[in-house]
Amino acid sequence: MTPSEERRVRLRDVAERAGVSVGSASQAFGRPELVSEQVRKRVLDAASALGYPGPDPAARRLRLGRAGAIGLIFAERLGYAFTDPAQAPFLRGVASAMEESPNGLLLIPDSRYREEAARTVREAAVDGFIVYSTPQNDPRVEAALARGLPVVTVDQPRGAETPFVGIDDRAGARSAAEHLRGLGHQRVAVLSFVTSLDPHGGLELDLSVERLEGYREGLAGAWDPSLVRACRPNAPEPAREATLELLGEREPPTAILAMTDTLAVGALQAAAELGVSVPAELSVVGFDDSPVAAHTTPPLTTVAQPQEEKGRLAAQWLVEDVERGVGLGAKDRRAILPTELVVRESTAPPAVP
Amino acid sequence: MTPSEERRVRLRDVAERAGVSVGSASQAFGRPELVSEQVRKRVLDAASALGYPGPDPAARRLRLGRAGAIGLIFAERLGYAFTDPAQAPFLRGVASAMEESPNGLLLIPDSRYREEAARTVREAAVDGFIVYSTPQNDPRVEAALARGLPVVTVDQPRGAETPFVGIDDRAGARSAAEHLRGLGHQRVAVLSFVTSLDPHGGLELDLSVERLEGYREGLAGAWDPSLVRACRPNAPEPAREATLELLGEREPPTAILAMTDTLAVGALQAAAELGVSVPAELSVVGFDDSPVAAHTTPPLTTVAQPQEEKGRLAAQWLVEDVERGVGLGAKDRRAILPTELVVRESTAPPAVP
DNA sequence: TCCCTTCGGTGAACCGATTCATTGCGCATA
DNA sequence: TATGCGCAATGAATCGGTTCACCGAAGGGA
Repeated sequence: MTPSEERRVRLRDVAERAGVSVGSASQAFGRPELVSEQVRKRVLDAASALGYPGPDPAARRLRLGRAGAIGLIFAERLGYAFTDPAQAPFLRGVASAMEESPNGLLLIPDSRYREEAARTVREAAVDGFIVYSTPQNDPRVEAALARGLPVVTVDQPRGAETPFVGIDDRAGARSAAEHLRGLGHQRVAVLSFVTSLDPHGGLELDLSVERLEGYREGLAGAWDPSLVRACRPNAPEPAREATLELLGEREPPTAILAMTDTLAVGALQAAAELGVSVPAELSVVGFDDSPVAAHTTPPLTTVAQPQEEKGRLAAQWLVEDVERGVGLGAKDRRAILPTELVVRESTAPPAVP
Repeated sequence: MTPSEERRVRLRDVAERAGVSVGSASQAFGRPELVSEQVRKRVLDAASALGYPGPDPAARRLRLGRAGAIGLIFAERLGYAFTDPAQAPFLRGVASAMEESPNGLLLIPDSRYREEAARTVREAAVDGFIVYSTPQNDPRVEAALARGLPVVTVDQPRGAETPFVGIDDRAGARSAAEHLRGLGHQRVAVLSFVTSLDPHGGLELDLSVERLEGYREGLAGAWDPSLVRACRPNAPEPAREATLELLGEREPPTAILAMTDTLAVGALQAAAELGVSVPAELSVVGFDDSPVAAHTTPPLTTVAQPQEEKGRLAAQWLVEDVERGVGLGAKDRRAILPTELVVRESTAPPAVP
């Protein structure tokens, strides 16, 4: 049935068989109102007789100058994006905004090799990029910027080079720390990605520095740099190990501020293993209010951020910029979305000794 | 700095400024070993002087005949894919396989309008499609098949038109039903997408028919068609409502077979609301072993299927077919991956009255 | 009868690269 | 000095469409 042996069928072949010019054949597909009913039918018949799959997208895209897709650059390896439950809502937001437009969403895989990863970005057939929570100096980000296409950045300000969507990480973190202080905690450990507040520590995410700073401000007098632990990657296991260590010390902390819910989950695991009761003996606060936070044991007190809204807004802005043909995007757009402390059952006043 | 006013810079302009032919300029980027060191430098300098963003992907793709991406067609609206926790592992599998190849992953949004959705598929710049758990007669699937590109189907056999990756839904469902029978349950309700076993009921997923059939086989004498409820869409809420209704009847079921974990979650919610204790008064079995299954209250007995492996395999096969230039894919490839009943704490023998 | 529209179709230019057969040059060998 | 060889650079052909200025024929009005 399908002539799979034949060479690929071109519009030209269809036109020839229908006895019309390529121009008319093209119209028959793209702007039916411009050709007579008769010609249209002849072309369509010829097409189906030849098994013509319709205009080649690559060619039409070249001519039209639009790729019909936007690229999404992630912080992490692509597989990881679907592992961290906190990322799903963001993706959902992006996806739902995309459904309004005729564009596709191209997920750009990372690679072990920096140069390889940048090449993928350079060669991606897209009209713009969303850069999501990606560290400074990431070669993919540089490659994306170099393309001169509209870009919207999420969660990582990098100056004002591009439109930006994010939250006030510092204020969010501060509210978490103040909550613990308010409960009376004096020895509070911090699970972070970094231990230093040096803003130029290299490939860091600003948000980790910002959150750390927020914790420091919120803890004020209770801030103790020696209780800060770096956990990498952002997964339960490193947090579990760090917490085991913290709880094994002579004078263990009475509370833990985890920079993400994922880290908080690790902390809860460690506490459970050691038979340390949460929140009676140890309070734990996360960040993100990811879907798991409500279902941990006990349910997690955490800082909620509007992930889905971030995704939706970023996609919406980007699509607008693409349609308007803006190079690199209207630079003055910035959105700082609100965070909210969600108090569940993982926090309580410290045990009186 | 960046000459944003200027017209788009073409390779031709770079060549001109460097005083070489376009051919050489192209080589300078694509195959540096073919030009002299000198020419290469001149070209690269000219490029950066002009702010040339590198070869236009659309053009190079046209010439090369490869789009550099594969398309993923989902059962549901795109946003939904990131809502159902059972889909994340599948995506993770696909994504991790993609990291091995230099291809991108194009998520193709669905649309409210059938014709619109099919158009997106027809115009997508991809080298092949993965069709994931999509009903019969879906216009997007037909459009994908019509493109004549390699396709790998997941979870929905549709004859042997394409390579296929799936599980034995019927056997998995049967094992769940037999588990309940083994515990002694006689009145077992079923939460399904469909209530009829008619295989040609229209836009149905084969898997729902298969699972339903598996339940019937496994329940044998305990099968009662009047206890089958259709829940749509696949979300907790419809299942919750159906369960409230079932539990309100004069002789309520002692167990529920839910066709997905997502439906099972709704059933658990309903039971909790009514103060019906699980598993003492009601047993619940899910399907998928999605990430939430281990964290429900109580943890859910369910049928585990290798979602991640399915994703990885589908992507791997597709990429192979694309590289080999196979039309529609090597038709003889089929993988039926194993399922496994995971018994947790949501099932127990029925209460003796 | 003649001119002016209108309608539909034509075909060449163009989108922006890659490729490859051909050409030209310089150097070494006879 | 003539011959041969190899390396680089050239430029035209090509990928597969879309668009638009132009043209011929048919129909209407004076």
